[in-house]
Amino acid sequence: MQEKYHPTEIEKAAQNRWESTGAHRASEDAAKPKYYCLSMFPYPSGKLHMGHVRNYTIGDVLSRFHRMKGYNVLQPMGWDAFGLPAENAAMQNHVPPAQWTYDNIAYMKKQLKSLGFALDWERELATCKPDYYKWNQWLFLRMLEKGVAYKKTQVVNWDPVDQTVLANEQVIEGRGWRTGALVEKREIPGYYLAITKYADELLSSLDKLPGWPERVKLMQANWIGKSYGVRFAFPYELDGRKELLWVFTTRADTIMGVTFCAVAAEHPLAARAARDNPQLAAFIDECKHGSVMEADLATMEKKGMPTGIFVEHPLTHEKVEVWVGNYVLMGYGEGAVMAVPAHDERDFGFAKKYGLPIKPVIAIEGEDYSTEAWRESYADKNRGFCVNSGKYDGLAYDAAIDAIATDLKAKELGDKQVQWRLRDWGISRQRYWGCPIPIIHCESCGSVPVPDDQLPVVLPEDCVPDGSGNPLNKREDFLACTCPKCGKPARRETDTMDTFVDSSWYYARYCVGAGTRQANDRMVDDGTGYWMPVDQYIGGIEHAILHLLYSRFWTKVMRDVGLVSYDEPFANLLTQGMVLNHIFSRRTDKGGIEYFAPEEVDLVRDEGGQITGATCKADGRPVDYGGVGTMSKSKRNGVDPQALIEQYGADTARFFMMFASPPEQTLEWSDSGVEGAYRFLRRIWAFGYAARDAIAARPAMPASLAAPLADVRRELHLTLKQANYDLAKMQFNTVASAAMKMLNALEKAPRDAAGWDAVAAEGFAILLRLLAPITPHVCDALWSELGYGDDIFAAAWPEPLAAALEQDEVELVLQVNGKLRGSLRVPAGAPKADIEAAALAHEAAQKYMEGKPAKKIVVVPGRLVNIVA
RNA sequence: GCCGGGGUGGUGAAAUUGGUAGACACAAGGGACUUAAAAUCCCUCGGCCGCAAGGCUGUACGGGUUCGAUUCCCGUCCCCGGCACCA
Repeated sequence: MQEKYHPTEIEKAAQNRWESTGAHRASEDAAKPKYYCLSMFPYPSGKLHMGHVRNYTIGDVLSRFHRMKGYNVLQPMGWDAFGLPAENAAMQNHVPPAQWTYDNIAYMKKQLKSLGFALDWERELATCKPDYYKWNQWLFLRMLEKGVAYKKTQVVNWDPVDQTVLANEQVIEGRGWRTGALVEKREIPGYYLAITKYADELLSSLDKLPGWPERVKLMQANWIGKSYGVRFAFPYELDGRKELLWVFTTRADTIMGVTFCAVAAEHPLAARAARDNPQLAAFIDECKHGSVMEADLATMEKKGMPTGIFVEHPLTHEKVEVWVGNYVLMGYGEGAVMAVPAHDERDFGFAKKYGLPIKPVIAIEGEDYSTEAWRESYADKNRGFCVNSGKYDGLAYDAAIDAIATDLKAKELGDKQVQWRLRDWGISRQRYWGCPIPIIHCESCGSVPVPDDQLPVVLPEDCVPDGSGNPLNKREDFLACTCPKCGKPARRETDTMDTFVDSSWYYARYCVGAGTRQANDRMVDDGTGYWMPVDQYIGGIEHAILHLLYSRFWTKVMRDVGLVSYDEPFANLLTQGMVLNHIFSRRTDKGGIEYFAPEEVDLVRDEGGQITGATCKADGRPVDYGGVGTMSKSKRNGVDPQALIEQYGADTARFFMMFASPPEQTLEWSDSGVEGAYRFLRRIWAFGYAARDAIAARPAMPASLAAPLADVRRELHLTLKQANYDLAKMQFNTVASAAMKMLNALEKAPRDAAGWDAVAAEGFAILLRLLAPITPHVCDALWSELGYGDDIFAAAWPEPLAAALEQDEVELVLQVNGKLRGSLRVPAGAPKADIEAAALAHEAAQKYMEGKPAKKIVVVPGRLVNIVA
């Protein structure tokens, strides 16, 4: 055994052995309970970042822990390989996205291996390979057949200078990131997946996911956004025709307070009104500027213009003017809203700005609504009742809506309706590096699906995008084809699929067929497959809505197509917090934005040590400090874990990651603390080395131990008990600190006391097994060096012994009026009356009671006594 | 703006979900060992008062419930994530 801890050597040796014995290859075994542990697969951006290290360490700790607990564990890995960054890199370096991606995969795979993760590499997949994305295309065709996939127009960000569609990420404050040009909205055709058909089930089956965090389920429920309301119409006459202006509202009880209507700029009524109103036409044009992002739309200044068209209130028959409002969205509901300024903040602001009438129609019992108090009354729909509303006066929310909906229905001008916030999933992307949509455009037959036997539609891998649209449009060899229907020359669709499609089903692809390699004659296995669903899914909280919702949707579609028999893909979910770091940026001359890595700047701090700004090391000019934010390639604030691994080894990196913060919390990166983790691992090695002879002798535990040693042993087992509790909660930071406490206890145990060798041997065996999932290499090496066994991961998980935990006396905290005043020792299991008597007799109790009698005595067994005087 | 989460020493955090606030570490300061450095070991470490024993105060801020609140309730401020074309 080596005297010093040499992480590089022992890690290399352990990894080589695991690889040569196939230690992490998983195969079906009916004798053991299965544990499919899956971490979200990475986008191959170049090198691993700290978020990956955190994510995969959590997954590996869980995998190794379950393996020691006797489970048959599968932990696979793959690559979410299509995406925008590859195209950006191509523009910068003139390298095809495919080559860039494959190079990155090779490098990152090496990094993952050097971290010692127990991954089954034989099942590796990459979504940019035709044998994977073929099945995207195949299921898309099934969806077309079922009417789940369909075509309609979509609104996109358009850069008028580059003449290209921009991703939301490429729009910075309403301008194109490369050109600085004001972004415009543009309508183009695209394919949609009807996720709204599954809205009800996606919402209700959240209740069947007890292993998901409440916050994620709540976010999904709010995103799906089921609301009950009333859809109704305002009749009007225009160009001699009778028409209806449909709107939807969740607050039909305020219908008598309507003082105007507002329609989206894209609404047909707006277009009609603009025909002979150049001012309005100009305003509608102005509304086309800006991005399509929800956050931008919600925070922009509310503007409007009257159309001069009046509609008739369906109940009062009053004339109501129609306005065009930039805050009304064509994609939501009807693209038109009723406006009740008295009881809606947005309508209120709009009415104030343009001098429109405000008519309060809801009041709260006992409150004066002659002032603007009625605005408050709106907030709590359960307290208000109708006023100023004719026959509806006095009705509360539910009764008012019932009565109003009934009256509207009688006039055939509306009814109650369930409304979803969820919108259908637009999957068309005008980008090259993605899965081709399997459609052929024929002049006579229109859009024709590619027949199954012509799949996959293979993406050429040698294109280099230049920023001016999709390079596939210049690839005649890709474009030219024949129509499957009529056989005439035709053109291929060049749009590719949203990369969320790729990641919506990869979890099921790792385990198609028996054995370790994927079968290629089918997309996924049916419900008789061994591994699905995933037992534990781990990934960033940033995926709480989109990726997880799309995956749930995709699973349900696969079920309805008859591919699988399970309803939900992920039984348990752990959402890890993000790893954050400082962000530095600077405006470019063109109005774009340029980011700087933390190592490229010098920090400027105030007296309190707070960061106020920074300067660029290269040119000495100031850069803007943008606070902390998620580590991302685009913001250039990632930290490369490679240096960490090379200097200290994988175990130190893993231990530090687990120790620094609980998995679900955000982690603000700092370089300090890593040294401490390394020091701890050195101390473990040193203890093992010093105790090697005692442990190798396999000493038997004496029948009884003297006090100091019995205390050490009790502390070890107590700490183990707590650590096992924390592990079940997946709170790994306190498991790591438990390991540190154990080492502290072992180090301070008196070596000359009888039985020390037995306590040391037992305690160290507990410590090594507890720590093995977190720092597998060093624990594996010590376990075999000290003769505990050949393979620590084949050893049983440690459990605390009742005999070691036994205690005669317990210490209770003594409080007087809730303030800590002392402590008392009582026999374990002492009756309450004895504890009360002992507390009252205590010197400190006498002093702070100041002669007053005890009004009440609270005894919390095993914890405290509180005397209320 | 809307939805979700968070705010505890100089720093990361802990507190068995209403019961000793700051475990375990990092950083800092002091000391031991050493020719020296590294490594290692020991001590101090929320704030205020005090030589000390000890006392008061303290979990973003303001209220409330309770014998007892970091934990529960109401309000305010700040930070992080998501907002449908980043993944």
